[in-house]
Parts: sequence; structure tokens; C-alpha cells
Amino acid sequence: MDEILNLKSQVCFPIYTLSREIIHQYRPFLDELEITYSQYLVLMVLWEQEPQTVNQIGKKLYLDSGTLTPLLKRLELKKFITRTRKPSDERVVEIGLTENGHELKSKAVLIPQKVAEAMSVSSEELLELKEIVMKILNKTKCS
Amino acid sequence: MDEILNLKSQVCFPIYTLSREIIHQYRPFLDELEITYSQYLVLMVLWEQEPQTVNQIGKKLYLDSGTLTPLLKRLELKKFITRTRKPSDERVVEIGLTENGHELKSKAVLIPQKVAEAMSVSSEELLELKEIVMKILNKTKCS
DNA sequence: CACTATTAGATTGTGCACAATATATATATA
DNA sequence: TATATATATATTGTGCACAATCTAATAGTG
Repeated sequence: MDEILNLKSQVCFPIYTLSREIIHQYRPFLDELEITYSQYLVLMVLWEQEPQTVNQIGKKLYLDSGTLTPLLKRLELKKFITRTRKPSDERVVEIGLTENGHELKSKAVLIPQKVAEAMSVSSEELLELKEIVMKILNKTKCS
Repeated sequence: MDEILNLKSQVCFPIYTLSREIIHQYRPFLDELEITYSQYLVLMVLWEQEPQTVNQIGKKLYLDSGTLTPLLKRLELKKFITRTRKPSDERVVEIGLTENGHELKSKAVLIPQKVAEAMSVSSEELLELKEIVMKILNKTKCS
């Protein structure tokens, strides 16, 4: 019993810690752009394709409207995105990027590299980590 | 630029998603014990050694007092822990387990196994994941 | 057309994380 | 022994996560 319920013998705690540590390492760089990590994720989704509905963004990030609605309102307040109800279906809110929102991408593109350097992680390690994580995630999500 | 700032090409997002997914998988089992995932982590620290100060717990979980103080008060309210100021140094709050808190351990010990099964992750995968995560974490934390 | 079910978001409430600041106690030093 | 410094925890405020509920709009059915 002592061995099982030990922080050191569990996997959940290191994963949880690493996730927080990565976000912590992103913070100083994202601070310069005046966005949070979650807002950065939303913007990444929009930089790939735009406009998208709240629902589409939520599905890609596995976040519900209770998280997204206030977050998107903050991004709108900061003039990075626009929120417009679709005329053909008033239930749907389409999220688009402003000029500012588009411009942010060129500044953000440098960050992942900087974070990897700050954490002194090699690209081999990153790849190995990503593969095993995706393998496990694909069992519960995606597939 | 398109390749770098893509959810699929980043490692941070899968880690963040896996962390949330693990907590999500723990939830139904922890609900039965009426504790949250963060409270479960605190209890694990206490099951290993008891009593411990707020500071000691915070160092092990990398959590600050702004997170721990209200969390510990909730655990106290639920009668799982006790909070006592040390007579010899009134600044220090010592956290101990109640009878209830001790008993919870025998129920909690079964959970990690159940979660691994629910996520259909093999112990080989768990080990591989843990090793690469610890390797990366050791560069920024611990060492 | 009226009625039901479905869908898309919004709202509310709880519980973290974490930065910044405050408070209270203890220790060190002149 | 005053006073400065350090230490331990608490408080406050912001921003997620997420469950549960609500509202408004649309789509399907007889």
C-alpha cells in the first residue's frame, strides 16, 4: 500500500507537474504578448483556420463553453478576436481574428523554441515524449 | 510558421490535455471519497509522513500557500485533516490526519490501478511515460 | 401549424493555480 | 534591547476548468 500511494511511484503527479511547469515556462514569453496560455491555445486554433465557431474551438481543445465564453470575451476585449452571431443561425457565434490577432502569430512563432531551450529539452526527447503521450491520449480521446 | 504554431506539432498541448484527462478519469473514483484530485495529492503526501507543515507539503507538490491554505481548510472542514499552530513557533501550521483521513488511504489505494485500466494503459507504457517525464522534469525541478 | 426534441451558447457555482501583497512571529545584529 | 531582516502563512484578485442548469433558436414530426 505504501508503495502504490506514493507520489514518486505514480505517473499522474509527474504529468500534472510537467504540464504546470510548461505553462510556467511559457508565461514570461506570453506576458509580452499580454495573453495567457489558454488564450494562446485558442489563438493557435484560429491561426490555423478562421473563422470558427465556439463549438469547433471547444472540440479541438476539449474545452466547454463555461471555460471558453469568458476567455473569448477577454480576447475580444483585448482586440485580438471578434465575436459575431451567424445571421443564418443566431445560436452560433463565429470567432474571427482581428488585424492585431493576426499580427500576434509572427511574435508567437518564436516561443516554442525558446521554451524548449529554457527547459533544456532536446528535440529527440520532445519527440519521444510526444509519441508516448499521443499514443495514450488516442485511446481515450480522438479515436 | 504554419508548422510550428500548430496544435498537432506541439508537445505542450498533448501534455496539458493528458494531465486534464488523467484528472478527469480520477474524478468518479475520488467523488466516492468526496475529495478532489488536488486534495488527493495532499493526502498522499500526508499518508507518507505526518504531521507536516504547510511549507513542507507545498514544496513536495510545488504549490504555494494561496492554493494550499483554502484547500487545507476544505479538507479540515471535511474532517480529514487537522490544522494546528506549532506552540514553539506560532508562524508554523502543522497538518495532521484525523482518523477519517487515515482510513481514506485503504480506499484510495485501489484507484491508480482502476484509472490505468479505464484508460487502457499498460504498465510498460506507464513506465516509459514516467521515465521520459521525470527526465525532463529533473532538469527544471528537483535538481 | 403546433409541439417536441435538439442544438449552441451563456450563466452560475465550486475549486484550483498563482502572482502580489499583507500580517504576524521569530531571529539576528548593532 | 531596539530595530532591521527573514520566515511562515494568510489574503486578495485574476483566470482558468468543469459540472449543472438555463435560455434562445432551430429542426423534425404529426
